[in-house]
Amino acid sequence: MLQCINNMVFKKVYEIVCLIPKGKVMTYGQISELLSHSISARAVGWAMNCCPKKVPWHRVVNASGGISTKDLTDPPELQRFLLENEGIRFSEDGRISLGRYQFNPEKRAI
DNA sequence: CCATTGACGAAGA
DNA sequence: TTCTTCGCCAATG
Repeated sequence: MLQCINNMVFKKVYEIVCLIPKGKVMTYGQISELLSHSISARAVGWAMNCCPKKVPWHRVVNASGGISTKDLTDPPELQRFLLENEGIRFSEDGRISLGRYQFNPEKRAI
């Protein structure tokens, strides 16, 4: 189950997520695109499902700026709490403004 | 090998 | 704007 951390592509995903600064977020699809679609957005989700503890998993949201966790390992409330704790504000519908918080790393950095 | 299930997302209706 | 449909792909039985 947790042998995914040995997968090279998954490692790349974790590498990228670790680059996201506090108070910023990235989407599953954005990460997929950064890796030239060598991994699908869905697979990125699976990668986050079994990511190393040190990875700031809570800074990854879906393309609509919403929380996508399904309470498998951590409840959605926790992710929201962690993000709000970093200064990110949620609107009434439980979503955030990607225009404000989305992080775009330079490809060279990967 | 085949079917199903998701921390996804773009395109239509 | 909300709801489907479909493609995506790793993991699981």
